[in-house]
Formats: sequence, structure tokens, C-alpha cells
Amino acid sequence: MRTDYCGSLRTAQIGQQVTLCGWVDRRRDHGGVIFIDLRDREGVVQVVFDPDAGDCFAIADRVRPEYVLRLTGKVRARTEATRNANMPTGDIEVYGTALEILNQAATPPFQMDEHVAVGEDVRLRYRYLDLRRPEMQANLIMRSRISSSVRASLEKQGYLDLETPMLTRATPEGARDYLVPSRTHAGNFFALPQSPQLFKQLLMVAGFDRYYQIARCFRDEDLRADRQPEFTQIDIEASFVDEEAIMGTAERMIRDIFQEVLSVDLGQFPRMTWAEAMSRFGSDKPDLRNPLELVDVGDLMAGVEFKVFSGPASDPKGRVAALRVPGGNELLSRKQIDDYTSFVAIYGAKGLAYIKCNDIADLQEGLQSPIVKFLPEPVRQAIIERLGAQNGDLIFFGADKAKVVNESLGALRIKLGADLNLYTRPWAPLWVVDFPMFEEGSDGSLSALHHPFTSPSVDPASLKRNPAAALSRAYDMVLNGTEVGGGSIRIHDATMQSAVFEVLGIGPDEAREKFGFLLDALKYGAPPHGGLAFGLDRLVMLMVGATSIRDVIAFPKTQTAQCLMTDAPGQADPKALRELNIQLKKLDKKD
RNA sequence: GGACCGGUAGUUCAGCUGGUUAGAAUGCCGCCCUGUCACGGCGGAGGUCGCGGGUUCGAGUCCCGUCCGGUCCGCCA
Repeated sequence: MRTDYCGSLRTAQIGQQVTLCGWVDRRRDHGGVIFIDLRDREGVVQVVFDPDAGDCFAIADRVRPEYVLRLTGKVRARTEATRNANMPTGDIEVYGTALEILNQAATPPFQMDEHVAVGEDVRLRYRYLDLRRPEMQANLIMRSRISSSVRASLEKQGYLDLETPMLTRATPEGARDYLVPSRTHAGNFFALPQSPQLFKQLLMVAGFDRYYQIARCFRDEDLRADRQPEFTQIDIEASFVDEEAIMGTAERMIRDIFQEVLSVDLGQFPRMTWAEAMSRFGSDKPDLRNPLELVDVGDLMAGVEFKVFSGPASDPKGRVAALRVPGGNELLSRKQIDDYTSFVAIYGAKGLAYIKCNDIADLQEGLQSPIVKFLPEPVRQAIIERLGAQNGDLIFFGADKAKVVNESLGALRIKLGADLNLYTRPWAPLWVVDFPMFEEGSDGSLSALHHPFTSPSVDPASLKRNPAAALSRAYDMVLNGTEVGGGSIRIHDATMQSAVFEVLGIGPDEAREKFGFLLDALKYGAPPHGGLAFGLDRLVMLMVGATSIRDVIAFPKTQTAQCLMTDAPGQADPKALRELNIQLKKLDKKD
């Protein structure tokens, strides 16, 4: 006996005998006939039982929503008499000849059809029911196809799937670790991996020159729509390669996946330096679907009386930039501009200056703005020319520390793109390259922008001489404004590694304590190597058009990192705690 | 750690400046119709208005606290 999927009936032959298993989507009675809509992961099919069907008609009469059934029947076409002319759906139906109730079901806590939106907390509490919905089925089926496509693409290129430990050592760098107490070593803890980074480098030393893994990673940081405490990385590393090789492999893989899964040709990915991305888009992960760009006007503002502009314009760490919204005069009301002003305040902007270009030929009266009176006419003219402003355009300005201007105008650009639906194309991939090696903290200290094993693109001596100017051999893949992947060529040389640690203020003792095993391994003939990692969840999210990675993860956590279904995390058994040599003590906030 | 939005039948929501018995849709139960397909008709059951405190003659509504869900900032090498 063969069992078909509902969806496969789209290509079924009329008269074919089929056996189907699934859930009851809906049951109706009419004209002495019982209709059962049976649902499985492939779709829904309507099965008809009439009294001539004998015993199974009596069984069908007991069928209720969400019962689990196995039924056998014959595929038949619908005729004029058996279909409602107003209902275009369903060219075929199955005439049921046998029916078995495999299990009964309680009334579900929410409706699983597509007509009623259900709150996410209810969905998460009954996730196993939520996942039965066609949309969630489609998302997870897509996820599986993407994983499969990843494996096929990488294995075709000679990559080996190797596993790395989940119970490993805490690395004090980076995100907060999830810790696991050790029973056999009282007071000591394993950490769950934040990524297989160090292990994959060790695999390179070990001679597995092409490695990949679809690896679960853990970071105990606050959640977002695109951040879960456990997430999945497509982790890749290779030896004897340079940036071009790794980026080529990764780009080929992503293009393969899009072609196979979505039949989309992404084309060759453009490249942009980090400096250009920050300058034009205020972001190291620009969404190139959005045509708006930031334009520097600091040189024009340096001499003006308006201190809000002239201050940052003459500050080496400041920036004055403009964002032109074509047709913005009509598109944006005064209230919306006020809303955008509070929006940029989230990112630390103290205000949001703007100019409405009513008549650009009239520099006296044609520019409507609270700030234009502070700007001499030649400056007004220069702004209009540099931005290419037309009548009807609206120009926003940001002036502050470069970091604040980039973050606030960058975020405003994204918001305007979404609010005004400015997107010019469905997919916009790119590589961002030439990242700075270090970033400066508020206290002036340097930290690694990527991680301390990333290779700088200068020699150790020049690195130490001017670390702030050094670029790294890192690269990020950005898709529609989301960083989907990132990586670098690593340091394989002990001198360079010491130089980087020195710049970071990590002394030899501290380095040994934290990464001794890696430093040891690098001594024993580490090949030049590099790689990258993709966020699988984010990639799937983009490909299915979801707005949260929770919609592409079967059993995700809530924003407080809880599981509403299992009620995890829960209390530990006192006996288990004793075996772990752990005693709980409630701490005051001041402790 | 912080800002904002939300929490009212099983579910999705309405409930105005505080006022008498908290509504609708859907789901559920019963009866009817009987080739339906978001079927239709009639009837019924279903509520600690998240929780605690306060103001008031009176609180779903106002105030304070707290918990939960979400979006974001910080955080996420």
C-alpha cells in the first residue's frame, strides 16, 4: 500500500486509488454527504463520503476537527454537479472508500486556518499546533531545503562536515557565555560555544583544509527579532586560501541556494569598502534596495554661525551629513517629521534639521526650514547643488559625532525606505570589505572590530605604529540590509598574533590563560587559512519573507529567553545541585 | 539597565471624558437546512477585564507597583 501526500494529488490521475494520512482541517455535512478536508504538510484535499460508502460513512460521521486519520479513496474530477460555480478551487476530490481514525483530538486552543491572526504567545505555548499551520510548514520545509542545498554546494566543492564540541571552554572575550557546571570538577564550568571559531582554526592546523558545519551557537545576550540565544551558523573554513577564494566559495553557495530554492539569480555581488558604506549609508550593512544616500556637507558648514552644524563640521570625530528625500515635501507631513525627530533621538541625535525645497531658484524665500536663516546664500546654493535637490524635495540633516550621525541618519534612511516604500528591487546582496582592524571605545581603548584572530592587512610593525588606521582582511556578506555572513583571513603567524594582542592590551600571560591551546597550535605549522560563517536563521528568514527568526525556528525562545511551551528554564533538583557542588544564594542588587 | 506598544470570553478584538446587567466576530454545545468548500438559519453555554495596591459613593477605564508578550536602545569580539 502506498501513502500519498495531499499535495501530490495535484498531479494525480483521475481514478487513481490513494491512501492519505493527516489531520482534519474542517468537516461539513451536506446533502447526506460528509466532507472532510484532510491536511498534511503538502496541502489540503477534500474527501467525500456518502452513505453508499458503508461502514466508513458511519466512521466519518464521528470525525471531528484535528482528528488524525488514515483514509483510502479514489481520485475523481469534479463535475458541474459536484462543484459550486462560485468556488473556483479544487478541480479534484477524493471519494472515500475506507477510513480509520488513528487518534482523536481535543478542541484546539486556537483556529489553525489562515483567517484569524493569533497572538504569538499563544502560538508559542502550543507551538506544535502553530507549526501545523501551512505558513509555518512552508517556512520549515524551506529551511530544510536550504540546509540541504548548503550541504550539496559545499560538498561538491570538497568541504568536509566535521563536528566540534558543545561543551567547551569559556572564552572571556565576546558575548556572555551560557555556562554548564561540571560535576567531576567542583566549581568549574563548561561554556556552550558562541561559535566554533577556535575549533575550526584548529581543524585547519590538523590538516582538514576544507571544513564546514551547520552548527548551533549560544550567546547569552538580550534578544531581538533577529537574535535568539541559540541560533544556527553555517560555519566554513579553508586552508591555503585568500579572501577571493573564500568569498568566491561563499558567494557561489548563496547563489546556488537562491537559484535552487527560489529560482532567483542574484548575479555577481558588488563590493564596497567599509568606509564607503559608512559614508554613503551610515551603516556597515547597507540595504541597497533603498536608493537614499547620505551626503557629506561638513566642509560647507565649517564656517557657518550655526554652532550645531559648525561644531561637528570642525571636529575630527564629527560629521555633518544630509539625506535628500525626493518628493519629500508632499510625502511627509509636519507630524511625520516630528515623529522622525523622536525616532532619531533613540540613536542619540539631539534634533533633526530639515529644509523643504519649495523653489530652489529662490534662495531667499524658496527654502522652508527652521535652520535656513543660519545659512548664508552661497551655502544654500552649494547644498542644493551637491545633493541635486529638485523642487518638492525634502532634505534632512544630521550633525554630531560621526557615530551618532551615521547611526541616526542610517536608521532614518532605512525607516524612510520602508515607510515610503522606496525599494527599487527585491534582492540586494553585496560584500563589505576593508573593515578597520580595531574600534575605539569611549575610553579611548582599542578593541577588535571582528575578533582578535582576524588578520590585519598590514605587517606587524606598521600595525603597532598606527593601529587605529589598520584595516583587516575581513569581509561581510550583506543581503537587504541584514548581515547574513561574515568572516576573515585569520592570523597564522605568531609574531602577528603577538602584535595584535599587544595593541589590544592583552599581555602574554593573559593571552596564554585565555587562548593558550590556540597559540600552541599556531606554533606547529598552521597553514594560512580563513573562512566565514552565515547566520542560517537570518538567511532563511529573508528567503521566506519572515520578519522574525522565530518564524523559521521550530521551538524559539521569547524575548526574556524563556520557552513558553516547556516553561524552561526551570528550577534544578536540589540533589542535582548537590552533586554539582552548587549552593544557591539569593543576591541583593548591590552584591 | 532603559524607552515605547499591548494584556478584556477558547481565539481575535471593541468598550469614549470613571456610572447601572462588560459587547461583537469566530470557535464550542444543541436543533434545523442539506454538494458544501471562511456554507447558511435558530438557540445556548462561556469573563477573577494579567496580578497587587491606591484614588473614588462607584474602576475594565485614573494613579503607583509588578508579571507576561512584542518592537527598539544599550548589549551582541
